[in-house]
Parts: sequence; C-alpha cells; structure tokens
Amino acid sequence: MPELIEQESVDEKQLLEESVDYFVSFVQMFGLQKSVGQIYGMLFVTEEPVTMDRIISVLGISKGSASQGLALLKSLGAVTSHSIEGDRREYFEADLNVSRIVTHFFEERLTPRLSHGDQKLERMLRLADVEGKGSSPIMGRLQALKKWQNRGLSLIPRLLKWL
Amino acid sequence: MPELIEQESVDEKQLLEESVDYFVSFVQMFGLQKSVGQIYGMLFVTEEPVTMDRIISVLGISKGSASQGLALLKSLGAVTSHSIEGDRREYFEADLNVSRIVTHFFEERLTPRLSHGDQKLERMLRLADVEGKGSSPIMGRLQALKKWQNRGLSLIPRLLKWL
DNA sequence: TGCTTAGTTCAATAAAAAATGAACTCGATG
DNA sequence: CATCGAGTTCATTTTTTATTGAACTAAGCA
Repeated sequence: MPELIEQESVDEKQLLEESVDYFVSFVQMFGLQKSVGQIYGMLFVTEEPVTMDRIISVLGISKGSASQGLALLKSLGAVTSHSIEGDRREYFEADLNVSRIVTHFFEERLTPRLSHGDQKLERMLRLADVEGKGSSPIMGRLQALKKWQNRGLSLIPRLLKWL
Repeated sequence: MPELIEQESVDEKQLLEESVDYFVSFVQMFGLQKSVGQIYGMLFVTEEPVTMDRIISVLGISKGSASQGLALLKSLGAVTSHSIEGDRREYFEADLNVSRIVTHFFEERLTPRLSHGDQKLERMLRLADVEGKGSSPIMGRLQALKKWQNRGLSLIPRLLKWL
C-alpha cells in the first residue's frame, strides 16, 4: 500500500470541497476574492504544509492567483510559510486566525471609508450652514446623520476588543 | 426673480454632490449599487418630495435604475412616497432610517450566509469524524471554527438590538 | 558566473455585477 | 373604452472586478 501524497480518500475529497466552499463564502462576506477562500479552505483541511504548485494543481487556479492569494493570507496572519532544507519551494499552512481576518476587514475596508465619510459630512454641514437657514430640515437631517455616524464609529473599537 | 424648480444655488449643487458621494460610499459598504446611493443622497438633501423623472434628469441615471433603486429604498423604509391630487406621478422623499438599512444588510446578506455556513460546517464535522481520528488536528480546527461561528452568530441579535 | 526554477508582477482577458432602455402593464382621464 | 403616460420588467450592453499567464526577478546550485 504505497503512501503517495496524491492519494486521498473519498471522504477527504469531500471534506476538501466542503471546506473550500465554506471559506469561499466566508471571505466573500468580507469582499475578498473567491481564490483567497479556495486557498484557505484547502489549507484549513490539510494537515501537512503544502507547496504553491500543489495548491495550483489541486484547486486548478493560476500561478498569479495563488501567489497573490497566499500573499494576502500571509499579510492577514491566516497562513504561515517556511522553507525546508534542500528545497527551494516554500511550504504553506493555515493558521486559524479568525480575529485577524475580521480585524483586517475593519481596518482596511471599513475604517478608511468611515473616516472619509466623516470629512464629507463635515463639509456638508458647513455647506448647509452657509445657506443661511441654520435650522432647516436639511440641517436637522445632517445633524441626525452625524449622530449615527459617531455611533457607528464608536462601535468599531468595541467590536475589535470583543474579538 | 422667477422661482423655477430647476434653479439651484452653487452651494445647493455642491451639497447635492457631497451627499450623493457620501451615500454612494455608504451603501457600497453594504453591497448595494451605486445608483441606490445616488438616489438616496439626492433625496436626503432635497426638502420637497420629487418625482422619478426629476431624479432621472438630476442624476442622469436610467428609468430602470431609478425604478429599481426606489423600490429597494422603499422596501428598506429609507424612502416614502405619496401621490398628489390630479397628478399621476409619485412623489418620493427620504426618511432618515439608518438602522433599517443596516438591519436589512444583516438580515438579507449576512444571516443567510452564516446559516448556510453552519450547515456546511456540520457536514464537515461529520466527514472529519468518520475519518476515524476523532482527535486529529483537522478535527480540532473544525471545532475551533465552530466556536467562532457561534460567537459571530450570537453577535448579530445583539448588534440589531443596539441599533 | 551561468542555469534552473520558485515566486512576483501586471497587462490582457474572462467573469460577475450593475446600468440601460425598449417593450410592457395598468390605472387614470377624456 | 381608447389613449396617455407613470412605473415596472428584464434581455442586452456597459462597467467593474477577478483571474490568467507570459515576462520578469532573484535565490540556490554546479
């Protein structure tokens, strides 16, 4: 009974597929590409570290996607890599690091947008004020919106602490 | 000094642009189309109710986008409409209803995905268990993942209550 | 120091998502 | 009860986003 690395039981194949599916769906909630979810899904159910060419052949994705996806996952702390003596290739494995992924999402996607929105809202308040009518219905809406925005902004650090 | 509805001061035009920009960015955080943000942004800084053809001409969007965008915004409770005696057209206006928009996002986009993921995760646990090794590293990862998922799932109702 | 090849980059291509607009519905009006 | 036109629908087109793959970089080895 040869122990080739290519050998996988039916169950292992199913598990791989489920995992890939699961994480594709997961990362898409956070606006990341499908390929990132595929890679993480594969690594998540693979015990031994794997090389990039293995990822490419198992998932059927391109070298470019694999390289970029792995780079992103490494930057998230969701994947680690190391090299092996006498082998030029890198070996990748999953790190179960849900909070890092979610934190990255907040800090890279949400917070910049919110602070950009903050500036916009200040400008709108100034414009609406210059209009003369300091207590126009529009002014009231803008002030209410500002309250909401501050509420949202204050939620983020609390969420990150909770993670 | 004729009081045509088309007349707008420079400031009003700027305010409109800022508002449109602001809400385009806002709704895109929740995966809604640009046109939805444009429409809401316009209505938000427009005191009097406006007709659909006005929205179309001011924003330069198509009838289809306007109709679908308004339908979505109405379903969110972010826009209300009424008709006027002797005028077939509907008149739309903004309702400052941030929580409805965010709640919709959670209920329509996040929750279905999470519960779908829940089923997937259960199947994965069964598959990993059948493999024999009840305490394999993979099994450990899956169990840790399940904890995270339950944590996330329990967060949603709390967030919705907070809104 | 030149060769091989693992990994990166990015312009070109493919896939996915959103916007368009023409055909349609349907209620109001003369 | 025929016509008008406001609003809807959805197949087509456009725009946006993700993926590909060939050229490139550079690290290890002879």
